[in-house]
Amino acid sequence: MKQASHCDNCTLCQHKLCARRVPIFQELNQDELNHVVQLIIRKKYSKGEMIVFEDGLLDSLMIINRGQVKAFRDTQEGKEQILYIFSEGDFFGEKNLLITQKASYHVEALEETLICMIQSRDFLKLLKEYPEISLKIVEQLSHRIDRLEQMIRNMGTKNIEARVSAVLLEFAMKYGKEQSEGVLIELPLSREGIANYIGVARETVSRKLSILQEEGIINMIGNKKVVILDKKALENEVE
Amino acid sequence: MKQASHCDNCTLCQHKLCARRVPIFQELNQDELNHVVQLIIRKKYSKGEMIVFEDGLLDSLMIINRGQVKAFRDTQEGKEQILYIFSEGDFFGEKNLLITQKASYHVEALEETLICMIQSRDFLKLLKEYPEISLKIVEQLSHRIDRLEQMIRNMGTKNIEARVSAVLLEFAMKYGKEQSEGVLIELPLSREGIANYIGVARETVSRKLSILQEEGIINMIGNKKVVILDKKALENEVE
DNA sequence: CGTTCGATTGATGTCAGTCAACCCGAGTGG
DNA sequence: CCACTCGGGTTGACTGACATCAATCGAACG
Repeated sequence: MKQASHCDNCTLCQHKLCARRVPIFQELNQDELNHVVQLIIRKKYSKGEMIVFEDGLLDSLMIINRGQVKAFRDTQEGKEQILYIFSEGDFFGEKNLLITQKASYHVEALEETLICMIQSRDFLKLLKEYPEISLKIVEQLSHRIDRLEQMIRNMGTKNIEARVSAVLLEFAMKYGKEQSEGVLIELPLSREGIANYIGVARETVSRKLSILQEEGIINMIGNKKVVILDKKALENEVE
Repeated sequence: MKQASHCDNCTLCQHKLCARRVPIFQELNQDELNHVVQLIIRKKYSKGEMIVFEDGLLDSLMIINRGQVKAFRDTQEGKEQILYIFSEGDFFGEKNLLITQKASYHVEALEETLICMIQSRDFLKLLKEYPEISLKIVEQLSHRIDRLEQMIRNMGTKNIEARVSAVLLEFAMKYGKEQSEGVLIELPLSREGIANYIGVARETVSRKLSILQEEGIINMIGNKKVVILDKKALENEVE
């Protein structure tokens, strides 16, 4: 009874935390939040588990409570094109709120992940009741569009070192911890994952990272960690 | 007095048309629409004229009434990365509704273009009054995200013929006219434009189009028109 | 200690970018 | 009316960078 044992520390208060953590519910007061919390269904996924299949049905708004996931599609060549890394507080499935349609990408847990789900029809009722949530969603979608546009600009450039640098900077922003020597990054993706994120071969990622290390711009610690020693240099690379 | 002469046929009824044409105002009734129309400022741009500068201020929602524009950013290599072709009924500047920030791309008129503008602060008031507009915006933004995700998937593939094919199919969907031999497309972009759209060299676009013509899949008529003879073949190319 | 999976490094081939020449049609001006 | 020019498009030759294939390494884990 893993589910049960988990639920020992998954009290109502935890649920609230989940809802509170999400930007789109920020403006709600405690009562309203309680209302939201009642609609939430929680589910746990283990590393490598598929959460959503492209072309599968998806009729809920999915909010990451803990852990992280990757959203990806298959390219022609049979590789994955990773579109998003979603972490705590991020959500997906918003496309299916208004129109019932198939999911437009696969979603897979990168580690043990807790998902809070709200059925689309419930969520729509929420929106009717609290219109300010809509504005929050517009805001979040705008940010996502920003990111996608940035990503396209990146993939448009032929300069592969720039793409690798951009990814490092993105991860630094999202996962970086300031340290004396520089910013320490716990990489959410393997080399292959990074490759699939920026659309190159995994060997190329290896090579580019090695070069950056030789140049003294980064320092790799094992496979999963990187320290950015010279952030300026990376930024110059990107622009 | 170009402005004045233009306004001869730019009556209130025209304004309404402009508003009515836009998906986000679809649900409004006549009275509500009249309210919206009062807020609209119109402006005309000639071919090649810049409408918005990246890093410039943009404090209005911009709706295309007539004509079409390209939205683009500069890549590292000094080329343009075209992000969108906006046509009648499309809008941009929605990112600046909630947060005042700089525009994130240049926008340039591809032909003589009429723009309807609504100041962000006015538009926000509208949203408060007619919350259903928010939902429409969420819907539109979702579509845009779909397109961007599609585009990224496309740019992730190394197969350039697939990219060219995808663009042709996209244009066919948007601008295509059914004919006996196939779908006739009036290209909105030059070869260089197409190249900047899919992130390749302009010569490469030329070459790929020539190949597609040799294979009997398309038929080029001058530089500005293409007939798709074998749509299936293009679709196979893409997937 | 061995196995396995991911990462690295090296060698080779391929394909798109680049440079350059040329073409073509639309203006333009004599 | 024709010659010239100019911008965009096409075509060819060459080059270089990345993909691919293959071998090896190395760390994690049983």
